[in-house]
Amino acid sequence: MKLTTKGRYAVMALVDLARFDNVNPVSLRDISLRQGISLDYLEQIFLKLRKKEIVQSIRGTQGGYVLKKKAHEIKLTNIFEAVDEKIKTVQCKKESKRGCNGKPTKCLTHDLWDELENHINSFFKEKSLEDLVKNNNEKRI
Amino acid sequence: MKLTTKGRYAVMALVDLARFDNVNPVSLRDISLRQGISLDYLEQIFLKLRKKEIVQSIRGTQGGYVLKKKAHEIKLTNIFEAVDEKIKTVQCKKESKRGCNGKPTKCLTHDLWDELENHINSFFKEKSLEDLVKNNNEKRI
DNA sequence: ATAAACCCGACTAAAATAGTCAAGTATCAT
DNA sequence: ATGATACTTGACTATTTTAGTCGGGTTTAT
Ligand code: FES
Ligand code: FES
Repeated sequence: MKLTTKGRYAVMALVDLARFDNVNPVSLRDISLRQGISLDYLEQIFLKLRKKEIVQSIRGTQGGYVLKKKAHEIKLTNIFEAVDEKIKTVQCKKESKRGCNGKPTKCLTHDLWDELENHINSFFKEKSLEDLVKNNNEKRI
Repeated sequence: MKLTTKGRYAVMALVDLARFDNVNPVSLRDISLRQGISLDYLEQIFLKLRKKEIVQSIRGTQGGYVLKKKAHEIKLTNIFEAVDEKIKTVQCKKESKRGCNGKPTKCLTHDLWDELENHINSFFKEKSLEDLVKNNNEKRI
């Protein structure tokens, strides 16, 4: 069970962005350099973040990205959802009555995995970008 | 972020085993049929469970596996550890001062991922095999 | 003896990940 | 105006991981 770079980088990049946000748009080039993430890869990620209206783009020289919502309104859940970093503890569909790989009924441990999924998601639901930035600034005092 | 079949099947198989355990050894063939998991794959999984002393094998006809510990002593953590289903929220080593892919320092969000990892592991630490079996029996009354 | 069961290492197809690459378009500074 | 900067988009790909399979053992009850 591992977190992919897509989710990790998305959050990393947004924390970086959020710290400089209120001044000027932040270019991906800067984020790339500061955080050591490939520029091309960041572009992919920000495309998704923009489509989900988490960030807004400003084109041209001196352009970049700014947050489209307040930092406290952006939860980790929203970020992960935007970049398709999803928690999957099972293979079977949630709605379906059938079990994994088409079995007629759900397995012995199905409820456990649901519970696990909720447990993990609850972590993402309560953390906001603002929390992360604050937390970070405190440590640098 | 997804749970792999190795971890999922290990728990599933052990719950199955635990339910029949006190009578006779349970053969992988039976588990395979009941749970719809490939026999060859189960053998791989049980090899690891045996090496970590979670189950004990009984060879020969009428053989199979039995739990080596009490069901309440076997936590999900132990099972996952045995089959190498590990939670990895980061790529960088825990001990090292350096960050991901050899960067000289840990990233902005490093603490967050540590926290996440702990949050997930706490779930695994508190659930025992006994809990799962009981929970299951209750629902079938 | 033989069948049921565990034991073990090696192999592999398919999927997912973590990017790269190429060819744009918009906007600002000068 | 024009170049440089920065976003936009789609396609492509190497590597790694996953989810097994396969083959050939050994042990033991009957
Ligand atoms: S996890 Fe899919 S049926 Fe149990
Ligand atoms: S997660 Fe590895 S350095 Fe932050």
